[in-house]
Amino acid sequence: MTTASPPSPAKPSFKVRMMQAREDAIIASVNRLLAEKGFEAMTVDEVAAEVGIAKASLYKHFASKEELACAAMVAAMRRAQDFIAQQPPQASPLDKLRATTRWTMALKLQGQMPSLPSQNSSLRATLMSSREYMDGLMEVSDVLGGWIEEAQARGQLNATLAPIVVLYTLFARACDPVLEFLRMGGQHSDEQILDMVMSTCFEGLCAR
Amino acid sequence: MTTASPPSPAKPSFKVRMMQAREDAIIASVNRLLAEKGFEAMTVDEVAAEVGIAKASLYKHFASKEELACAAMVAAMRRAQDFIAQQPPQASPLDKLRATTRWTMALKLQGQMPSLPSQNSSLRATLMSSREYMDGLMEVSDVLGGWIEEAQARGQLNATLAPIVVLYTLFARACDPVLEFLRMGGQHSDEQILDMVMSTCFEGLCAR
DNA sequence: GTCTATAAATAGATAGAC
DNA sequence: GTCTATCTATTTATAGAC
Repeated sequence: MTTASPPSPAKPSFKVRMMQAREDAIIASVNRLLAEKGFEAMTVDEVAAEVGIAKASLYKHFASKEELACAAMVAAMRRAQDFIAQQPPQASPLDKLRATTRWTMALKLQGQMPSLPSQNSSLRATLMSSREYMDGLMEVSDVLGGWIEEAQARGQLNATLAPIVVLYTLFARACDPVLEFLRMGGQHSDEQILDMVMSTCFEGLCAR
Repeated sequence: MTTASPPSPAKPSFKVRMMQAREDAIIASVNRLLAEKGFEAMTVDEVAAEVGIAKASLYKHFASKEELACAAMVAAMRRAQDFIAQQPPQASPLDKLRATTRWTMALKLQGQMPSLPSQNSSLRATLMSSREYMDGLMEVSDVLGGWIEEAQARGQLNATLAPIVVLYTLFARACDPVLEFLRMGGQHSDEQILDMVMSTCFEGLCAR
């Protein structure tokens, strides 16, 4: 790495910033397509067309379709980490869990939540071998897991449930088909839909 | 339809029964593959290989990959209708809803619940234009919807929830990723998993 | 209806000029 | 890095003999 450029925290060159911006545009498109139709149904041609560049150019940025999707998943994970980190420390753990869950569902409703690959998708292996993705997933799990145990200790969450079950249940809200079903019905606003699904998730279906 | 065969409720000929048995085998394979990897990732070659017949023979039974998958979905819907019809009339509506929900989740855990296609899959259009599928879906919705309203009237289900939200929430249990996540963990038996997810679904995550 | 062989279309990925 | 053009493999679907 011996170049003529100035030492470490240097302003990125115009060229580098252009490339970064293009990669961001690519990832945004991939993110949207992943949310709309899933990894298998998404084609690299579509991505290239939507971004407005040649397919061969895409492959200069990402080595494969799996890497492409993985980059989008990593970016999504980072957004989740950012949101979680911004939660006010004085808020109750349950409030933080509720806010995070609602945020993921809002993303899903807006068609911006990339859907997880099914069991034996080729993407699964790539994700699991991605340091960035797995690290992000683990940090998110750790933080949410901590909030869950705290909320159980305070009697806010059902303490008879294994924390892992609560964690998975909240994760699953990010791909809950109920959201799109209700939106297709056209009877409710997005906010109403979020309120209703939040209620079924935390309060349950049975009367209280 | 003027043939030499005896009038209406006649015993199907050997040939007809053979063909029916083969179609059943095909549908069973499709059902399994649909559950395992979804419509997009499933290939017709796989189906033919698993059934043990030539691909061309498959196309004598079903006109397209979509028709193939649709037939499996219709069969699955029929099984659901059968299960629902067998519920004891004296049981409470909530018990019938719980039994049906648990049954669908057990199927999912066993890898026998074909996963719904994503929004703009080519399968979606075929399903929506299938009289048999839509009729089945409507009947199931009507019966469950009736149970839901009854359970709300009796104070067993939260009456402030729109019945359609409850219905969709129960439907969504058939493709709940929490089931496979927990199974992958290997910490719980299938029965325990069903108990836990049933609890989060009906009782919610918050303490009672 | 079942098979082998093949068509026709599409997808992921790459070559090579600029 | 971006492009056009192309390769290779896969996939849906069909032809035609039996």
